Amino acid sequence: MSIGNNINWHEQNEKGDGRTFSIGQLAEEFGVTHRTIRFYEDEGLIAPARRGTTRIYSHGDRGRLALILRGKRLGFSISEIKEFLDLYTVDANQAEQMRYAHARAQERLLLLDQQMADLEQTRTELREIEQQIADHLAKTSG
Amino acid sequence: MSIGNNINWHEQNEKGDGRTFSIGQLAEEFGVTHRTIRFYEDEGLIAPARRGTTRIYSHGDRGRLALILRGKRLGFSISEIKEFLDLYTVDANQAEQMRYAHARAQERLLLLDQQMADLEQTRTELREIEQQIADHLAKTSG
DNA sequence: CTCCAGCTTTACGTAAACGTAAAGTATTAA
DNA sequence: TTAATACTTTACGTTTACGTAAAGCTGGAG
Repeated sequence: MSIGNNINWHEQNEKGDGRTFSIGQLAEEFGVTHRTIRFYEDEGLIAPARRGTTRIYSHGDRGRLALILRGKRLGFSISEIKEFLDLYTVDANQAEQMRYAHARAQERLLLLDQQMADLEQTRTELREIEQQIADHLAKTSG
Repeated sequence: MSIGNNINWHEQNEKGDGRTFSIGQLAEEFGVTHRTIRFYEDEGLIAPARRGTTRIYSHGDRGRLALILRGKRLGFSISEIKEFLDLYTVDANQAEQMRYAHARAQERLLLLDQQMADLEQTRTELREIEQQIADHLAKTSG
């Protein structure tokens, strides 16, 4: 009972049935700090369950965190990401709310198209620059 | 000589041959403040000529500002944009510098591809959400 | 029982990207 | 000459997104 078979609470949680995660597990998996994840909770972006005071993250929470971090990579602010996440969780409320959500979603799509165009142009230009550098290197050293 | 034909210095600059711009003109055109443009100058992103103390922006300067703002829309930091701009202005220096620039350009391209993938997935998901909302609205009110 | 690992809250600190107010200069209109 | 407009520098203020102690709780190992 005490030779290698015993695992502490955290490890148990880590192995277990794999339905929940600790803050440390998510922090390591996504390459952020505990502080960052708690900050997102303070800002209302995520709301994990608790066992006593300890935060317990579900697979859904993990998915939300992934969405938050993707939003960050795209340059969105916390409040923008919050709005965005709200779009993901529109559960058949009032029609009025849905119309609002629909309008916001369309706005977001327009912004994404703009960002997409920016990105494509940036990439094209960078490819050209890269090509020029490669040409120059070939010419100089060849 | 003073009835409608006279134009002040700024207007002259505005009409003129169109080769230069004032800070105000660029600020209005791009929807940013003077402060913002001066801040970019402080950070070494742009370096307009001077007539006395007044900043005179060339078409090249205007292009740089456009690139800076596009970088901002893509979520890049000032220092990242500075690196990026440096890639645009690689004038046949040493081969060593060019090899470095080439490596950095390739890193940047990888990041852009990542961002592109993020954007595409985001847009796809948002389109699905939008469709669901539209369906629900049609079903409810139809 | 002691210790450690991992969690918790509270709270002040900080870097980035400007905002904003103050006070002065330069050009043109009236 | 006075006023208006657009520019300038200097410098402190603000928001965002966390970083970083400090101090304490908790469950299992030794």
